[in-house]
Amino acid sequence: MLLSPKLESFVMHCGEMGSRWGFNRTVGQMIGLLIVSENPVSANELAETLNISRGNVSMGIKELQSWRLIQVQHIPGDRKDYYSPAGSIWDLATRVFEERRKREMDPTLSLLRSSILDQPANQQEEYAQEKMHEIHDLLESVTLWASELQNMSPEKLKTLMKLGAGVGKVLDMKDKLLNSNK
Amino acid sequence: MLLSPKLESFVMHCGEMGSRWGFNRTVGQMIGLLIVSENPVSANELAETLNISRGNVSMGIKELQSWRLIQVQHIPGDRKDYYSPAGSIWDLATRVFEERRKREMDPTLSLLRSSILDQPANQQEEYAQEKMHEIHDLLESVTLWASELQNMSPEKLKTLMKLGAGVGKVLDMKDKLLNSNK
DNA sequence: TTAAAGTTTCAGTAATTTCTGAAACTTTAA
DNA sequence: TTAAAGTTTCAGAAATTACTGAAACTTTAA
Repeated sequence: MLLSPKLESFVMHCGEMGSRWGFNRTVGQMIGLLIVSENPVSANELAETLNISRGNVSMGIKELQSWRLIQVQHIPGDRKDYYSPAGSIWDLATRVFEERRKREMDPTLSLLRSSILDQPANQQEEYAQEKMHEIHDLLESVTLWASELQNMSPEKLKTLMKLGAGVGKVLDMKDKLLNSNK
Repeated sequence: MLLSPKLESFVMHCGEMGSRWGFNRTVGQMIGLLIVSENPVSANELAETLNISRGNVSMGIKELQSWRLIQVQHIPGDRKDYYSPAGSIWDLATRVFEERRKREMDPTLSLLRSSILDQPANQQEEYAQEKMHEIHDLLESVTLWASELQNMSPEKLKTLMKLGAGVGKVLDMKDKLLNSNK
């Protein structure tokens, strides 16, 4: 598959950003390419287009599947696997967000949970324990919030985002209403 | 500085998670240690406690300063620099969040902005351009939303988080009010 | 002004992560 | 059942990133 310069620069950019987004260079390029491709792409095409080894593509596919970012498709009379993004851009963003939350917060949350269980043994631990508690509570709130947002309909979420800082005002409104009911 | 086993395991955990959070192992350990330390810590103490070289500590301090996660303190009659976290846990989390948003989204946003300016040159680019537009709009909304949330008082933000999926209901309420004003 | 204490820098080394290419394995059409 | 086409795996090579230790530099108390 031949890419126009503009597409190529987008795909390469995805490669460079890859590690910041949580994967490696070639995995970044792969998802970038799949997103801008109108038709599903086979593993061989990925390798040829990106100039990377077939083995590497295979690893990358596994990785993207573990992130739930791609889906396999079959073309009748063709036994190759063809890949395409698993859903809309919004869906992909949601998945990356969720998956990263799991990888970046859950392990710490569980360490802190068990660490907080027992009593601090001395002055040093007392202070530390306090801080750990704060981190724990923060992570827990964020986790809870994230999961609740995930369960909202995308439509509502988009409304909420558009509202921006306006939520502040809505919150005030709510308070007023509740108070006037007293 | 001698750490109790519990503190040590927390600090080492921060090291392991470091790369997921956006820095490297030793930088992770350093901020972990600073957070659980009641008193400011000197560069030498960091090196000794973590068993890493003095040079490495120096690099790490620079890195943490670029994230605005630590502050320097001086003790009268002592010319060493002492370091401590720059603010509460909440402040630190906010900074990491903001800094990562910058590093992970801004470069892509600016690439997409310029890429979208000119007309698609062919069928392939037409489809790709559409997708890039979707990504652009998503990133832009998130960026805007994030900056607005940052400007809300921490108190309000915490309320919002506690509200969780409840925001959905508040949004509905708002709609009803607006409609009844028509 | 000096020298001791403290700090920074950086070239080279070590550790880790990513990638290749070839071999093993699987599938299916004939 | 065979062999050609397609796919996966994995040991080692390459590239990247992190770290050390020593030397250069800076500060300040005497």
